Amino acid sequence: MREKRALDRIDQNILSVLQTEGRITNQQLAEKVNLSPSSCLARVRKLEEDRCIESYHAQLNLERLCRYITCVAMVSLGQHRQEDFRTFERFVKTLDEVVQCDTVSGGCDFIVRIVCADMERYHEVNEMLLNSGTNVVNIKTHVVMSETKPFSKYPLDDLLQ
Amino acid sequence: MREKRALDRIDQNILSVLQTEGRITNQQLAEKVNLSPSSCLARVRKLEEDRCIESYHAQLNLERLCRYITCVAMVSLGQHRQEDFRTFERFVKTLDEVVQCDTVSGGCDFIVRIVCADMERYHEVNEMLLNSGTNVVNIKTHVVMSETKPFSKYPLDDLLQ
DNA sequence: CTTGAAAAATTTAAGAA
DNA sequence: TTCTTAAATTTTTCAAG
Repeated sequence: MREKRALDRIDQNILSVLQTEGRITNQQLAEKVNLSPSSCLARVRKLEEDRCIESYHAQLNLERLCRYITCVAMVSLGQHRQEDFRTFERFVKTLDEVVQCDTVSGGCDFIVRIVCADMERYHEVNEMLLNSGTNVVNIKTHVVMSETKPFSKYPLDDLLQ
Repeated sequence: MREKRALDRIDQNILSVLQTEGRITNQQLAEKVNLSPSSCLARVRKLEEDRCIESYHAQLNLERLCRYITCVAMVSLGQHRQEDFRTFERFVKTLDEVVQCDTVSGGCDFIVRIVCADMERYHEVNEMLLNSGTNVVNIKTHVVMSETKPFSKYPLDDLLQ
């Protein structure tokens, strides 16, 4: 297991704030965590440098932008050689409409999240997955009716002690 | 269906950049989309105001921070009255370790993503879901072995024409 | 580690095209 | 719409506690 970065309370607070307010100014952040702007910035830079903060992203509201559907596909491979996994993983990374993919244990091998224009397009993506060069034998599709709780942050307070 | 915001090429480019570089300076962004800083900022503010940009977030690298596991739970309700759905939806929103929940069609009713410290804790969360006040009759768990393709952006280029 | 002040860079508003 | 200019704000460095 990789060695973890030691975090004090202030670092935790900084990370918590940046998770939900990624574009907060350093001054406001410093105020929230009771630090001077300069030491606050130094900590943020260090967290970035140590790759505790991976990146920053704008969260778009697709509803406002275009028609789309989200599907979750449970994908099973016919064989479970390491090479079969690798090939599939490599393939999904090339598809922009596959927005997320996890390798999982349980009743299937991969859980694949797909965002595309409509059902017709989803069927095309499905075909592509079936013909990905790997031995995909089964895809069970769940259509997302409602994003009840969209991802917004990790439960830092629960995870760190 | 809600009316969509009209986007020209420049708006699309701005959104694409901000999806992957959420903390880019306005000057750099303006340069990338071939606009002056002031008109670029005006467009960004308008996209924010129109809620095309929902929010900004820091993407944390949990690996560097703590021990944790991610599980995906496929939850089925015993009955499908609207009230049963509502109750469950309300409940998962109160659990920080439930980082994402979708209401879906297919072999189950909800797909719930859970990030917690370890398996022991996962079992506790599972119990909580089973006793959520709703009629949860079945939970099938997939443990995430590897986040093959973490979510990073929507396929804007595919979705907008 | 921290603070606080100064310099550099960026954001933002206003006026003109 | 856009750009240019200039003022306000923020970031960033650095000497010192």
